[in-house]
Amino acid sequence: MSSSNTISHEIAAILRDEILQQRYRSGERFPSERDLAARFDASRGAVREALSQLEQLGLIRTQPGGARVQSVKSASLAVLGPLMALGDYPDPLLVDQFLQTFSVLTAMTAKNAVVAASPEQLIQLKKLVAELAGEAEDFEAMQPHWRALLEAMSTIADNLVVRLISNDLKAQFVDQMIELGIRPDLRAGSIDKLLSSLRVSLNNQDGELAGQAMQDHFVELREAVGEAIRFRADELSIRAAN
Amino acid sequence: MSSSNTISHEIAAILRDEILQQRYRSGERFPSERDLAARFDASRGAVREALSQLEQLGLIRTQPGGARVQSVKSASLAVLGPLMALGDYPDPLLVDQFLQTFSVLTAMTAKNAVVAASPEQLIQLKKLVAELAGEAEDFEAMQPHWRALLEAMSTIADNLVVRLISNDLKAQFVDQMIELGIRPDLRAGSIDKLLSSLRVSLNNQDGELAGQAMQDHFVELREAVGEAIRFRADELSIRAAN
DNA sequence: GCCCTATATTTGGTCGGACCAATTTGGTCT
DNA sequence: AGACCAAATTGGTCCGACCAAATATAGGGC
Repeated sequence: MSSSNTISHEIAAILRDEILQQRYRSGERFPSERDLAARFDASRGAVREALSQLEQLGLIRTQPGGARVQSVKSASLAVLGPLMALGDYPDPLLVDQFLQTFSVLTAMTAKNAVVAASPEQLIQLKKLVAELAGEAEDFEAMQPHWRALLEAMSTIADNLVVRLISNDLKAQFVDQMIELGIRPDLRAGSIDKLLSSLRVSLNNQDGELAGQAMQDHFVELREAVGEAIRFRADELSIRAAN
Repeated sequence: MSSSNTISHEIAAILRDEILQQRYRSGERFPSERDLAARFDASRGAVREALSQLEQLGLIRTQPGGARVQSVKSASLAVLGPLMALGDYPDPLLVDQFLQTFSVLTAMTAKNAVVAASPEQLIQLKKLVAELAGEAEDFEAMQPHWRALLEAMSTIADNLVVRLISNDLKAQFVDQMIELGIRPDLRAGSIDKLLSSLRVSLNNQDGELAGQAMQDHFVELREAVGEAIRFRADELSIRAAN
């Protein structure tokens, strides 16, 4: 039995989503442990474990007299994944904020990796860029290669802080988009431009160029993803009207 | 009784630090709940709650047969604060990584804030910059003003993702440095240069300039902090030798 | 000695009940 | 309306019990 199937995890996930959907006002007292145990037909021990998890996420603060709901704004980054997974499609503004933030971190990582790479690592990166180029026509098929390239850069740059951030950013974000039927339509040549710049940056070990190429790519990706979400939202509301 | 004084929180903090100090190898089985209950002279329920917290941090994975330790590299960003608080002074490399990461996020926030600010908000920011200028001679005294400026920019830029990251980055980092006796010695004129650029950026609503000013400032801050940590480390080892 | 299988033991998951400290609520008085 | 107090509620913790799943051990075969 995987630990994510325990009663306490299920309870925590349900309550987490209720908080993220703002069913409770910030500062409000949360239902009591005894009430939650009755609601979920579980023991108070399981409820307490679930509340421990929510507290670690910064979503509640437990104290005698009753837990209090905290503002989502003061929560841990780990709530971002579930926040974006709410509903049929994610909030476009939140997605854009995610992409913008991810882009500056990715640009920094690319820059540092290109500067720090050994000759062997440069060869490895070039190889990964070439593999990515081989799938550049198909957005979905190129994702594993894109992830491999980012992972290699992250390893070479070796910044633990960015690594920890990425863990919580759920860099499988794109997979989630694809599952939800959101497919960004990048302009022709956009990936080619990125790959071309990356190749030059690797040949010259030019970190600035690598970083700038990443940032430019994400500017386009942000637009494309925003359009795709709006398109998907329209699809879903038309379907709902029928 | 504040919730942070509960037995389960104390147990979780001790175990968290042991994991962060690599007392256990990644993948290794963690001590059993019954053993931990005996070790801490507590009930198994309290231990379970502590383990729930550690799992939420991504430090362990609980499953029947025994919890397994996870690599710190795959943990949640929320472990960064405790990681930097280990020992008499933090790892200089980790601090530098933190500052570098924080600087790109701060630059992005400053840029977005200056671009997005209403006329009233621009006036507010200018006022905060002026207040910061009034304390620029004293690194410690200027921290509340610095924080107020960053907070205002963060509010104006209104990027939830960066907000969540900052929550976990423990932006009280500087306070922690001061407590540990680490005092960065910024070059004369460094703050003046930053403030001057910020004023121009606000007058012209020039986001790029604001972002660049922040980045430049952090380049200097990184150097100064690194020196200060090395100085402090030397102090402590001389003291230990006596 | 190595591998496989069966069994025993250990471990996590959960339950219910008990008790105490801290907080909240409701009633009374001024 | 505000202050105060008692009662009720709530979190914090403990204990013992039981079951499912994983791990360790023993025995047999090659």
